[in-house]
Amino acid sequence: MVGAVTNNARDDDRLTRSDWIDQGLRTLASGGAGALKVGPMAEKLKVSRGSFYWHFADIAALRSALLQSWQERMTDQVIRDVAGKDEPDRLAYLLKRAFATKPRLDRAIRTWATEDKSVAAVVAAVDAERIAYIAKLLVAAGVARKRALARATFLYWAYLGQTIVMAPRHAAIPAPALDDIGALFES
Amino acid sequence: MVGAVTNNARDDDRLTRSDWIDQGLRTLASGGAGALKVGPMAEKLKVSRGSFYWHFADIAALRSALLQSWQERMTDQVIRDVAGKDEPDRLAYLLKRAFATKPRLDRAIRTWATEDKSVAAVVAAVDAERIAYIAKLLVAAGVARKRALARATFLYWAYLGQTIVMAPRHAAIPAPALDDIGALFES
DNA sequence: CCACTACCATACACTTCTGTATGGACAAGA
DNA sequence: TCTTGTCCATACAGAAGTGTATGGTAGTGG
Repeated sequence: MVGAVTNNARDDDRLTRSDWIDQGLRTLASGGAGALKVGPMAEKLKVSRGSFYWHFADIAALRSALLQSWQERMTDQVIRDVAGKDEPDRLAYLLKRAFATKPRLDRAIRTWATEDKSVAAVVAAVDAERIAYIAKLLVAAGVARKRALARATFLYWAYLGQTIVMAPRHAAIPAPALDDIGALFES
Repeated sequence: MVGAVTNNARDDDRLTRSDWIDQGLRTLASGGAGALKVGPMAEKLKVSRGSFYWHFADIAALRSALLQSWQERMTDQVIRDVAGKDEPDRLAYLLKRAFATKPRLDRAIRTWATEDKSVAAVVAAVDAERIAYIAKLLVAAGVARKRALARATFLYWAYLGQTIVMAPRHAAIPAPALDDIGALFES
């Protein structure tokens, strides 16, 4: 362990940069980008604002870190997950999985993107990658290549729409009905 | 005109309460709910903050007025519009119309709803009304009643999802492809 | 012409946030 | 034990936002 940073076995009261990022993501999910204030967050972590300014230069630095963290976990997580399934079941699995999560963080990030161009760029990149992947699944399921992209886009929109409406959970679609819809798109 | 309020022929420099609401909606669309500050808005309207506090008690009053204004214009506008069309074309018309608007304001309101419960209630009411209407159209087009609600929900989600992604207009679905998808849902 | 109302500007007190500067606590290594 | 690095508290200066109080201006009816 020569030259290794002594970072194991956290002392349990001192915080790390990652702790602040986690708190930032929670704050983002619950209160939106406008709630990313140093004071309130420090209060929740039961430290003073001095802690924040030790780990980050300013609030812009935290925002960047949050955005990057979200992108990394969104870019491949779902795709990797689905890749473990058998080919014929992938689309159905993707539908059921995607429409079962409660993505308050995603909602906050997309809202944030409407106010910040750099955020919008990251979100657009993630969207494009996911849509392309869904189109690939559709083609594998037998849909004509020309129709696949439009249908994939539509499916993805539905996923996004659900993430927004889901807050009042008033409108979940039951699993059998999702099968019905999934079958529609594979014709 | 006895007892009538002398409100015609605006003096062109003095503002009315409605002017402030319009500015509020613009601000909401461009900067989100967090940008609803009295100072910056007064600056854009080229008046002082004193003007605002004459027309409104406080910022909460403006927020209420904005929410009510949005609800009124959203609740029936689209439905009335579609009602003028012939029965068999309504769904196709609805799709093409809904997926052709650029709804920055809607996006901001829905984001706002994640941070404010009273806003969420209004948005949920609007959503429920619209979904019920779409389901009615589907039934009229021949879809079994049991499947209609789930499909309508799914269609509406897609509409919402598009309103979010649409900012970078990178992913519009061409009209013929929408016809293809619309046909899917009528089977 | 006078008074009255509608609308706005300005100034004030207050709160909340930001970022900096400085020093203290505490564990680990020499 | 003495020092060093890491992490945090506190105190400060300043910006920005809120709401109030008070006075000014310009039309309009009597």
